[in-house]
Amino acid sequence: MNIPAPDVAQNISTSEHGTAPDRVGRQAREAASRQRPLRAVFMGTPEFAATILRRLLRTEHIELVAVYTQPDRPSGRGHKLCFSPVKALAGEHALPVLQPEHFKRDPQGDAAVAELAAFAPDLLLVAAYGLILPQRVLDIPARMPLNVHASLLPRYRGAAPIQRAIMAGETVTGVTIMRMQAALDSGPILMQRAVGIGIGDTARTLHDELAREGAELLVSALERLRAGALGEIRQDDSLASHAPKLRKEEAYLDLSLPAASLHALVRGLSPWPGAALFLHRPGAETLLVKLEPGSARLTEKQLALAAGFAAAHAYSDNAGLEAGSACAVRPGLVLGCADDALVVACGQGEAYAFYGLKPAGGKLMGGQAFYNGYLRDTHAFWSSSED
RNA sequence: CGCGGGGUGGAGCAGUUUGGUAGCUCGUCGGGCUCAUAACCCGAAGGCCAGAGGUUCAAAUCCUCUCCCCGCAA
Repeated sequence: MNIPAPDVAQNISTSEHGTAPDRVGRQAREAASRQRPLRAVFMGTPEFAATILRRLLRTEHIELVAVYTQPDRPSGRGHKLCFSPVKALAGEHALPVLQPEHFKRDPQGDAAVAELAAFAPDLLLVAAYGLILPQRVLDIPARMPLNVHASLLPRYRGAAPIQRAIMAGETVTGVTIMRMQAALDSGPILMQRAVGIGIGDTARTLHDELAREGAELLVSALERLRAGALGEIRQDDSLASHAPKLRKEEAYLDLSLPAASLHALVRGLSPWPGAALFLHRPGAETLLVKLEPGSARLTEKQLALAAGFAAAHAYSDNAGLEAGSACAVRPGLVLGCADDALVVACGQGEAYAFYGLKPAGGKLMGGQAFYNGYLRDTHAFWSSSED
């Protein structure tokens, strides 16, 4: 969902009209760099970083001399030792892989720093590495350390920019290439590109798209760097916002919110940690259920349908009240089921349609299937707490 | 040997504690009814209860092992 947006970098050009001696000197440097590829060290860990590394592997004039990624850690069911997507990719291409624990000031960190310096890189290309890089590491590359960040900086600095943007109901976000500084995501912006957020986008789909866009934008930035045409603009710290890592507690939905807010949360929390609710049933155990959003096309349809449901319910439940009074349906009540979605009352007299429900220990299922199995005759209601 | 949940007709579940003719909500098929609803009413088909072994007069249910799915944790 790429939308036309101003390419900030075009407004950040260096002075294109330097004096004659400058121009001669620059041309000489450019000629030299055209013959010699830039030596780059890549640092990244998850799939987002792997997508960018994949793109760099087929980029001319960039010589990847080493790949840094987080150490292998026991994870997954059974706690088997797993390695990162970046390591897997680097391995396929026979690149040297280094996995230092950290770069702190101790014997171990000092060794890691020395090892990195030995690669004599021109560039450090960093994307979701998972380690804070101290200044002495950022000082190593001859040209500069570059970072790919999945937001329109200075907004959404931090670990979870993609999810936070969706959860906040944003309709536009983007990717930024910046020159790294020691403070978190605060370096000067080199290039930036906006990407629209669709009503059906989840953290996963947007993640994939931003990774692809980020990779392309990084390649553009590298081309400009080689051409000596890469300008930069300082971040306006007064516009900065933070996107901290998601906490598990944030997964529980507050059903007193209106449907649009709930939908933004469900999408931003998908696939991890997954929006969660408790289902209370008379005479049965309380059930923890995770929610997944439906497709974009269905979503628009369902939001309309849910609104209709709420209106109908308000009418029948409030028959004794005067017309036009606020809907008295308690948020969390199950209103019904339609088109494979489970319709539940939420805030402001609205209703929200659940498409994908995954009971604890069970598999993901549609609204109708869930209704058939778990709701039957009971007067059940949903809430964010276990009791 | 990290912890836990689950595998029951096409779908989703109950039943397992306290062994004793396999049930519910749907779907499917046939018939009926309705201006209409997540429609409704009547009838039918469809299951060696994941697999193997054991205990028992009798096992979906108790014991042992195997396979597959899912969550936590990272």
